[in-house]
Amino acid sequence: MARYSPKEVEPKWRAAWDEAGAFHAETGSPKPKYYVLEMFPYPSGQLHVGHTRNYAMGDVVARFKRARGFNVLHPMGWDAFGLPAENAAAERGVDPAAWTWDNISRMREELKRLGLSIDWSRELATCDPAYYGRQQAWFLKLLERGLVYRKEGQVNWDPVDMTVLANEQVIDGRGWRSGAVVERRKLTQWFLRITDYADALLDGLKTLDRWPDKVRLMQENWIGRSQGLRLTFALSHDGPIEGVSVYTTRPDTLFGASFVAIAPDHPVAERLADGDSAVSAFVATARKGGTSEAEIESAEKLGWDTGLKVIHPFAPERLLPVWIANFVLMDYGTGAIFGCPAHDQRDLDFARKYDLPVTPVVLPAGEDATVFHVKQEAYVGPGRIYNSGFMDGLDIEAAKTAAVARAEALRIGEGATVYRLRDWGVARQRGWGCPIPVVHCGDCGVVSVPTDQLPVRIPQGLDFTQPGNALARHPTWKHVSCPRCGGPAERETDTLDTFVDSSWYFARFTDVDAETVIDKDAADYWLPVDQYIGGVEHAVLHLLYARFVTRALADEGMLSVKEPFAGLFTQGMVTHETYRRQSGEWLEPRAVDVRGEGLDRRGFAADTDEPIVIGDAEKMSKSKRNVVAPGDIANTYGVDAARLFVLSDSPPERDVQWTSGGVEGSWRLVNRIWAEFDQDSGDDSPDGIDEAATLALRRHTHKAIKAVTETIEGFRFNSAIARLYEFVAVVRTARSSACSRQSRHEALSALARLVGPFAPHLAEECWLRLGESGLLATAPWPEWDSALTEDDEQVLPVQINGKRRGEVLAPRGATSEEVQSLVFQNEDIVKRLEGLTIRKVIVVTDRIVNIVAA
RNA sequence: GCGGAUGUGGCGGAACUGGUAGACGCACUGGAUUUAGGUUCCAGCGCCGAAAGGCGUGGAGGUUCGAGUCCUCUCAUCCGCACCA
Repeated sequence: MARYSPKEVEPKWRAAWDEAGAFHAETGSPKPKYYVLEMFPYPSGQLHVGHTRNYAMGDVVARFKRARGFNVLHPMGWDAFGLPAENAAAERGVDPAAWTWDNISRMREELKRLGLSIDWSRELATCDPAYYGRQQAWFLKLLERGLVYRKEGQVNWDPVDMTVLANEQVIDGRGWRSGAVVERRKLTQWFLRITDYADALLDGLKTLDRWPDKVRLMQENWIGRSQGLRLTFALSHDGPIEGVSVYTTRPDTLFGASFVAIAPDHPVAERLADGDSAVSAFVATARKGGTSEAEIESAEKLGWDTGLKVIHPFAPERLLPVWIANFVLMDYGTGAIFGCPAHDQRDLDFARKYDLPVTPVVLPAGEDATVFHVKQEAYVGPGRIYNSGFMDGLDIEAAKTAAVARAEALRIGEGATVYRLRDWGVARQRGWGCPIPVVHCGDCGVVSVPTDQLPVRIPQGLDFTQPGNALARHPTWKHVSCPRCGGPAERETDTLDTFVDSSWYFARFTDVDAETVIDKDAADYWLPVDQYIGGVEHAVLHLLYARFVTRALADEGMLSVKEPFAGLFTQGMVTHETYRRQSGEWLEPRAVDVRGEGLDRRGFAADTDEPIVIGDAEKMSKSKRNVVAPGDIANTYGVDAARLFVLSDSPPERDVQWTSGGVEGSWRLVNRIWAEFDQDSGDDSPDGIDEAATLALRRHTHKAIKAVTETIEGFRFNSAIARLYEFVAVVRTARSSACSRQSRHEALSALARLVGPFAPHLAEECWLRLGESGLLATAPWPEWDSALTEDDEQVLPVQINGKRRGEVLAPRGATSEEVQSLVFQNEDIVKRLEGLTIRKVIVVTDRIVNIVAA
């Protein structure tokens, strides 16, 4: 018996699949379609184990569905624009395009080595003019429809990457890539009107029943729809302004108002600051923060009394002061609020600091209106409205309705829906990206590049050695004549956010060679993606943008689906322990020798034998050197063992910790499986067939088929692999009994096919050894016979007062009476019951018996 | 602060609608083969206990014949949002 040799076996089968075109997806096939997609990678040039896990999951699904008779589309592409290429260009003087394409070809080879069942004829790269040119085409369509606009506004500026970021890309006040503290700047920017789709995107979430609740919730919160009242407070006397418009979700507390506050960026504040150095000094202080860490931590409320007074809309005799306050945000609602300190904690903090009145208007049940007070904690619970004129006695909801109605009747406000979601700023000041295909003309303004002149290509020879936008610095590229008037004009030098590139690639995959942006027939056939797989880190960013663009393109008539991804699965990361010398230097796993277990587990440097600090398992990263290269693993154990391991140790949605022991376990499984095939299956025993053993083997086979099928369908790959371990053990044991030749063949044939999605090369080799014709990759999935998945007899545990005290062997489906008679014939149990009075006997068919006795 | 998730052996984790807790893997222990083995095979492995038995799914209550699973409270960890009016 030869040891299984992945080095020889694996390449052989990859070539065979290629040659047979086994993974070619035929658009329009009458078979039911199934589109499985993993989030496409950035071509960094190096595959890591995280990729291996992500793509192995998709491949399990793809291979399984193919075997189940589906016409499967499983494509691969490259999210190829982005800063790393510019950084490489700056550091090494290479051309970003050359660098990127080079990485792509390297990574393609590494990915192919994983044995993924991908239709490589559909490969695409976002940096290919054939792709981004079509992106420019639909961008212009959206521009025509008013979904793209330019606006001067406050933007998030990443001082390290020297570019603008969308709100979604600012995390804890820092750039999502660079980690640098983001600054606020005023710039003219390109926006996509995603807010037009806020309701649609929110409502659409309800239809995504195969998405994780967590992701839907995150998107829901991100969109942040709220219902309230927009209301204008009129100025009490003539002044520099007419009034202040505020937004509130608590119009029921209007009678508790004791001040109006506006944001430091509010036009009124800016007007007042203009020419008043004291005001402008305050505005500058208040505005400073919002992003810096210190500012976020100290939530100190700052205010400035403008001296202006506004009239309470429902009680004109009352005047409220207008303050400028740092806790009011310009970009939410109207940038102004009314303060009701009794029922809002922030307003209360502010009121206490500046000694403003606190008037409760919501009375909690059981409190006495004459003594109820709000001290340091605002009351935000339910209750009855009081101190509130026409709203007195109403509950909160009724009062809200009444307040809105009154405001509308007085023509000073109206019910309003407000969103947290802002429009998507898509322009980036970068050279290595999809150019925004417009021209600025002094006479005609912004002019679209005519369709027949697309794609607007990135020019050769950009200079990336200086920070900032290389495209803008190019000596000639931007100088063109206006497509409309022919006069001198300049190209737009901003490029599109790379999230635009990834917001429609799944549609392009349905026909990568389409002359149009998207081939409608192909898209209608394949979309939506049935199963999308990727990291949770894209829960809001990519997944929200892709949903938006899909709807926008659908409204443009390019697509029929409204939601791109019918099923979503968010997989966990691959982590590894971290190792550090006493000096603080990080060590690679291979440079560390780990001994002992539990609390005595210690690490030593392989070179000096000095003690090493073993840190927690963390996401693999270059900086901590806790990285294991998939290539190295494949060289040692083969890719099948690596695929098995990344899926076996943890449920797919959770992180998995890479351990060398773990892969070795998978490698043992590979060999154990092979050992079952690598021998003469032989003839039936001359002494006759053991019918009982044969039946037992067949039952195990059918149970295994059922269990593996159901666990794959439920995305419980770790459990599926556990069932494989068990089944191999059964098959091995059966070798020593006289099972029929036929039953052995049935078992092995099933085993090979069940292994197929996880360890496809091994499975093919087994299939060949079994003498089956054709590729296992295109063979049908085994079926199970439900008559064989359940035993005729089973052991029923017998409990006395809920504690297990024995067991009986009962036929399947035995009635309560039958089971009870067996139980009371059982000596052990009878002995246990001596001296006790039986109160009740519960028999759960085929499950358990519980005797209640005292 | 708001919202959400998760707590099970030395470790990763199983357990479908409440029904034998700890499948499967790792680590470990003993044995066999080989003895160059860090190979392979067999067995053991939640805790206490010699055993009988008892105790065990973060903690405290509760519902139930029966709870890892359901309910209430609580603690811890992780994630998302964060002065959102």
